[in-house]
Amino acid sequence: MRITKQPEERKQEILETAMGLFEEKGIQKTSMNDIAETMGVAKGLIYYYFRSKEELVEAVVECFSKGVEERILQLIKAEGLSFHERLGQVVKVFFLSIQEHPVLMNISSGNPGLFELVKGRLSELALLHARQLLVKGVEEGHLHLAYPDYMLKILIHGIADLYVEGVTDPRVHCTLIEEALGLKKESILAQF
Amino acid sequence: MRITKQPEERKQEILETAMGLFEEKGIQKTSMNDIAETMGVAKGLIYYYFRSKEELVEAVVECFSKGVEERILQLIKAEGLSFHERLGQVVKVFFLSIQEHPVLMNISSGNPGLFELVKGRLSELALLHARQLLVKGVEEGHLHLAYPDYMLKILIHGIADLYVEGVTDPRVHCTLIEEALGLKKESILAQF
Amino acid sequence: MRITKQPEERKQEILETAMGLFEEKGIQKTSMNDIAETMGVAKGLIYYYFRSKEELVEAVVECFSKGVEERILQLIKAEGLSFHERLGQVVKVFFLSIQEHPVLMNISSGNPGLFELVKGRLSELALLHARQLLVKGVEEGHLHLAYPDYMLKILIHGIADLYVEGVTDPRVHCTLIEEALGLKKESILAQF
Amino acid sequence: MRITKQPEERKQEILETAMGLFEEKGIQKTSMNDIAETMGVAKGLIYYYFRSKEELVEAVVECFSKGVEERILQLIKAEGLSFHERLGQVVKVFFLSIQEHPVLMNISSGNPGLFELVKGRLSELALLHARQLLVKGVEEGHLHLAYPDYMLKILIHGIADLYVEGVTDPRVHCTLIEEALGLKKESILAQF
DNA sequence: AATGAATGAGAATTCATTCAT
DNA sequence: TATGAATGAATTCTCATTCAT
Repeated sequence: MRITKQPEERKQEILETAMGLFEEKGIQKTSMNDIAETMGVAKGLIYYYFRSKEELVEAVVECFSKGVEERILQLIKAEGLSFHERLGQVVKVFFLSIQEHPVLMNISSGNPGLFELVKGRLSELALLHARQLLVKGVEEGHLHLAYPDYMLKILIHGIADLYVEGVTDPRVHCTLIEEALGLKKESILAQF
Repeated sequence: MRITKQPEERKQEILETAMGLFEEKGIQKTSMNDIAETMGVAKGLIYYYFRSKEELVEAVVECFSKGVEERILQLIKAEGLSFHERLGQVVKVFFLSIQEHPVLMNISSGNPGLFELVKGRLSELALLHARQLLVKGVEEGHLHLAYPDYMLKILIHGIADLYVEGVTDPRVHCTLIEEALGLKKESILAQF
Repeated sequence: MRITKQPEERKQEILETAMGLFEEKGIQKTSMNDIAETMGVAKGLIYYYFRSKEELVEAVVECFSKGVEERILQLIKAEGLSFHERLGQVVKVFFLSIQEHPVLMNISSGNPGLFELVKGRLSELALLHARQLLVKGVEEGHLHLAYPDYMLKILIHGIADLYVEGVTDPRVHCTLIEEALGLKKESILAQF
Repeated sequence: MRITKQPEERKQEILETAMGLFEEKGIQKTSMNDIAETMGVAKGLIYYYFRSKEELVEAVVECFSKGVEERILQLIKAEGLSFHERLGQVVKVFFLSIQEHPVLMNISSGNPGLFELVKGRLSELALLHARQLLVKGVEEGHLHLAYPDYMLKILIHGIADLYVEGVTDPRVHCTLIEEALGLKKESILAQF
C-alpha cells in the first residue's frame, strides 16, 4: 500500500493533518507518530519533508499566517475606501481567518502552544499592514492615540484571547474596538 | 544529609523553586528532577507534597495569584476613594505583581505555558474584583462601555502580552488604559 | 520484580554486561536495550548511571584499562629486578590482561570499535609506564634503539593485532619482541 | 537533470565519493544518502551498482588495495635487485600508497573502521607478496627471524598505527624497520 | 518526612532499503 | 539507467511516577 504523491501535495497534506491534530490535542501531545498514523503513512516520511518536529510546527504556523496575509494584501490594494471602511475590512479579515479555524481558537485555551505562536504571528502581520492605516487615522483626526501600534497589539491579543474564552460574536468585538479606539458607535460595525 | 522541615515550609520551598524554574525554562522543559535537584532534595519528596506534576503547576499558579488577590482585597476595602483613584490603584497592583516576577513575564514569551496560566488567573481575579468598579464607573458616567468586563479582559491580556514583548513602562500602560476606557488624559497616571 | 542494589555494584554490573555484549556483538550492534534486557532491568536505569551510550563506552574502556594499569604499577614498584626480568614482567601483564578478555581480542577483528579504543588506551599506558624502562635499557646498553617509544608503540599495536588474528602463543610474542628489540634469544621468554 | 554515464565510470565515481566520505566522517556516520547527495544523484542509483552498503564498503577497500597490489607486482618482476634494494622498494610502495590517501590515515584515528579494513588488506597483500622476500632473506643470512611473516604483520600494523598518530616521516619508519629486522643501519633507508 | 534506585511507556529521530515511475 | 518518494524497523533518550528502605 505505497501511495506516491507530488511533493507539494504531500507537504500540504502533512501540514493540514498536523494542524488538525495540533488544534485537537495540542502540539506537545501530538506525536510525530500520531500525524503519520492519521495520514496512513510511515513515520519516516514526515522527516523526509520536515527535518524535525520543531520545523514542522513552525511551518504550520507559517502556513496559517500566510493565508491571512494574502487577504490583507488584497484589501490594502483596494482603493477608494474611507478610513472606517478600510479598518472595518481589516478587522473582518481577522475574524474570517479565525472562524475558519475555530478549533484552533476554541481548544487552545487549555492547550497553550499553537495558539500563542499563531497569535504572535497575527500580531506581526497586523502591525506590518495596519500600522499605516492607524497612523493615517491619527493624522486625519479619526483617531487620537498616543501609541497606535501598541493599541493595535493590545486589541489583537486581547480580542484573540477573548475569542478563545468563548466570546465569538463579531459585533461585540467591533464594539470593543470602536470604544478602545474612541470611534463613533457602529462606525466599524457598519462595514460588516 | 537529611534535613527535615515543617510541612508548610517545605511545600512553600517547592512552590518557589518550581516557579523559578518554570519561569526560567518553561513548564514543560522543567522536569521534576530539575526541581528536586535545585532544592537539593530527593525526587520522591515532591511527590509527598504534590500528587503529580500537574497538581504542582496548578499550585504554583494559585500561589502567585493569591498574592495579587490579597492586595486587591485590601484596596477594595479602602474607603473614601474616588473612581479614578481606585482604578489607578487596581492597575497599580497588577503592575507591582508583574514587576516582582519580571522573569516570568520576560522569558515566557518564547515559552508559553506558565504565563498563559497566570494571565488567565489574573484576568479572573480582575474580573472578580474590578468588575463592580467598572460597572459603577459606567453608572456614574465616568465610563461609557458597552461591555465593561470584556474590555477589562482585553486590557489585561493585551497589556500583559505587551509587557512580555518588552514594553514595560507603566506610563505607557496607563495611557493605553485611559485611551481604551475613554478617560481623560492622565486621570489614571496621576495616581501613580 | 524490583531489585535494588548498591550504586557501585549496579554500575559495575552494567559495565560488565556492556563489556560482554560489546565483545560479543560489537559496540554499534549492541543497543542500550540489549544491555538492559540482558541485565533484566529497565532501559532507563542505564541512563541513570550513564548519561549516554557514548559515556558508557568510554567507561567500559576506562574500566578495562584501569585493571591493566594497576598491575603495571605494582610491577614498577617491585625492586631488585634486572632489566630483562622487568621487561619480561611488563610484557606478561599485557598478555594476562588480554587473556582475561579473550573475546574482546578474538571477536573484535570483524568488529572494529572497542578493540581500537582499548588498544589505544593500552598503548598510552605502556608508553607512560614502560618508557623509562626502555630508555634505561638503552642507557645501560641492553638496547640499541633510535626511537624507543615508537618501537614500543609498534610492538604493542602490532602484537595486539596479531593476537586478534589468532596468534595467541606468548612464546611467539616474546620471541618477536626479543628480535625486534635486538635482545638475546629467550632473554624475555625466560621470565615466563 | 538526469545525467547518464557509462556503468564503469559511474561505479568508479561512487567508489571515489564513498571513499572520500568514509575517510572524512567514518563509515558508519556516512549514510547512503550522504553519498548520493554528494554525487548529486538519487539514492536508488547506488543500489543499482551495489546491492548493499556492506558491499559498497568492501568494494571501496578492494579498490584501494588493488592500486597497491599492482605496484608491488611490478616490483616483484623487476630483476637484478639485491635483497636490500628489493625490501626498500616494497617499503616504499606502502608509503607511497599511504601518502596518496593521507586523509584516510590522518583522520581515521578517532574513526575506526575504514582504516582497520584497509590495514588488514594491506597486511594480506604484504604477506602474499613480501613473504618470499623475507624467507629468502632469512635463507641468505640477511635476516635472523624465527617468524618472518608475523614480524611482517607487526611492522605493517604497527607502523600504520604510528602513521595515524602523526609520525609520518619515512626515515623514522625505515629506521624502525631496520632495527626490528636486525638489519644494518641505513640499509633500507639508503634505497630511498 | 525523606531518600534515590528502579520502572516503563513513549517520544523523536535515523537510515538502509524498496519500488513505482 | 536513473529518480526520489515511501517504508519500517531499530535506536537513543526522557521523564513522570513508584516503592522499598
